[in-house]
Amino acid sequence: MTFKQPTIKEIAKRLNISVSTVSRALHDHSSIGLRTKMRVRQVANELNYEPNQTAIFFQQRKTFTLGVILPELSEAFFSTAISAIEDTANKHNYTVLLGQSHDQEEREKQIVETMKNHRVDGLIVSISKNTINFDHFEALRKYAIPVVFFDRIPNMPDIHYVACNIQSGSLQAVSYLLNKGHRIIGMINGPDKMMASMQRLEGYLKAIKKHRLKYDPILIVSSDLTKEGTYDAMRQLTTMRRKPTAIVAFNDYVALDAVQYARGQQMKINEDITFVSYANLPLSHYTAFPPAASVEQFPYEQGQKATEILLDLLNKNKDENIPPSYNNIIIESKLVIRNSQ
Amino acid sequence: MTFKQPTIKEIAKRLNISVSTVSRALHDHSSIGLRTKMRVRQVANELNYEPNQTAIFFQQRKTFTLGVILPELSEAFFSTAISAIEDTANKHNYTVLLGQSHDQEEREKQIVETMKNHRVDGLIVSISKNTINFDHFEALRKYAIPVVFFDRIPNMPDIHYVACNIQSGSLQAVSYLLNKGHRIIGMINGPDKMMASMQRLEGYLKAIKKHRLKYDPILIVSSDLTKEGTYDAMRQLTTMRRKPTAIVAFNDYVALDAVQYARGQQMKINEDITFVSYANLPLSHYTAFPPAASVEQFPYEQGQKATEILLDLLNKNKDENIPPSYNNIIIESKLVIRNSQ
DNA sequence: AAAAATTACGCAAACGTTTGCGCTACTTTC
DNA sequence: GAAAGTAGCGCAAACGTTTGCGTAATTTTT
Repeated sequence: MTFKQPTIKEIAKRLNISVSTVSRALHDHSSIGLRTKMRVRQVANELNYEPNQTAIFFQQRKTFTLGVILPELSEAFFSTAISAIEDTANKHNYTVLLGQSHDQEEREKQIVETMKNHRVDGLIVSISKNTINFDHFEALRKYAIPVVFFDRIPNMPDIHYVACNIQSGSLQAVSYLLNKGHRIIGMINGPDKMMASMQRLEGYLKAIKKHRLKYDPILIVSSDLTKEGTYDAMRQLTTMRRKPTAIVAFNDYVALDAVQYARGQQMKINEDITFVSYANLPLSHYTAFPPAASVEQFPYEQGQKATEILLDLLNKNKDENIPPSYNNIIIESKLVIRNSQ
Repeated sequence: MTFKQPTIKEIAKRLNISVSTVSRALHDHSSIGLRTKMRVRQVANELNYEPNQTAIFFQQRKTFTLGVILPELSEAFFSTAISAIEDTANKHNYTVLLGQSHDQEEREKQIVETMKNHRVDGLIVSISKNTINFDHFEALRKYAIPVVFFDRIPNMPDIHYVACNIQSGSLQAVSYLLNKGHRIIGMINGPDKMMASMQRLEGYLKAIKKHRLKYDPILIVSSDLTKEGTYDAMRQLTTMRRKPTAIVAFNDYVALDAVQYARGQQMKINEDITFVSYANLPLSHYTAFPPAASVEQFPYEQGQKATEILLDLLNKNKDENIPPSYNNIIIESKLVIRNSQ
């Protein structure tokens, strides 16, 4: 016996008034008398009336729903980001519709389509690694669906985004090593095309330049971020004539793999070789030889900021003929130094 | 200039046919001639027609949306569960509406309400630790919104759920230690009221019994799962007359804290004292002294299974007068032994 | 006391889609 | 060649809500 949800009609019938009156009464409209308002509320309570949101969404062409597209929900970075997004959306009475691209462009496209059809009010996305064509985002413009990107930003003009300035963190990281006396500093970077890789490298270069040292390109190797790729990279770095005494790893996972390799080669961590990296994973505290320092990228803050920007966009009066402005927020990354114990 | 999405009406007008014909044509209905079908599709493509899902949801009283309520998205266990849920839902053309309770009953209630108003087709939930009243779930019955619980199951009759049999894993864990020769085995359990704690203890007791040993209640201490709580627990365990040579920790996090304490006391891990625990966190491979073994609880599989059950429920013909049956799936946990290296 | 203003409500359209039923025109059957 | 069947399409209601406009009743103004 599936229970039929009470509607506004039902209330109207019971009170012998029109549905419009009921609707207005429930919205506390000024043109409805106090007496009828009270009676309507009374009956609404008795019947346990709940507005049918699907009807409202349909009628209002607004769903109070934010679409969120992330590459991988199980990754620590993104799971704390989605946590932030949900918190912020919820605080403003929005809900979150979720999709994960698994770093596949095709999947990402399909999810965008789904979200468009679901009539989400706006989108928050961190793009897939393998997305090279951004037409599916471009297409959203003419439907006036605002998009805010975060962390992984597409190379498109006129977009809103919040990102983390990794370059500055990278600079801090390398400077930290230089100040500790290291002069030959290797880097295990990610794939070349990744923006994340470039930023890391730029920070590295800045630090070298700042300390008036000579840049040796041979010290920069790249890993495909798998364990094997990292092992390869380590092999390259450790078989050079001028062996690095410190290594900047693409992220904590890479660093941990690199550490394992180094230990396999009987190297003493923090003596023969020192590591710094990016991400500042919570669990790495427990790890045998955590990187001496790690660049925090503030996923919670990024997610929160992105959501706030999107909500702002949604509350802005679009019909006003103000020229569009684009929010580009850069959160500064920060080198977190492990308390040496 | 916000672009107006083309509708079925628009197509009808252009072809001088009725909307119903267009609708049927797009659904490949048998009563529409091939010629008109082709023409309709043609125009639909030209206009880039996309059905307005909100209208369909409203009309069909079905949203193809699954509500998911989890305690904490940033926890590894739940983030891999939500990843599984999203994958499975997506595969069946459902989308996921997300909410996190932060282990607060009030928040959980509010989210249930929101999801009901959004007319989600069904709900997947892992209940908050602090939820003691389940009326908000009970209330969903009369709206015929099916709910599948997973991992954290409420104490309610007639529910669907998938859970992990931790007791058996616990039994395996303790048996493992007994077989290794340990005879005094401590346990750092969670708060007493938690079902998770009880199950762990039951497994412990079973193992003890199976090996015809005497149960010493003093060996079971509980932690509030904070670092301090775990340190306290360790203090108790290590200052007994009969010191345990092995300890079963509530989960990997607790184990790692416990290891830190032990090392602080100059104890040699795996010599003076051995740890086993629960969760089998991916990162603990990298950790200095990971627990010798850990009970895997298969969050991905649990999420997947829960989603499949829910989808089954949704596709079942409810009007048929078949008596309801309740799916209670128990996934066996499994002790994963770290390859000693 | 008539005119004007205000209060309190109802009518009906609109949002976009699906679907039961009915209708026409053509084809088949005996 | 009339009856029966079928193919192909249109009408209109329905889903639940909001909202512009109209209007009757009441109050205020002059």
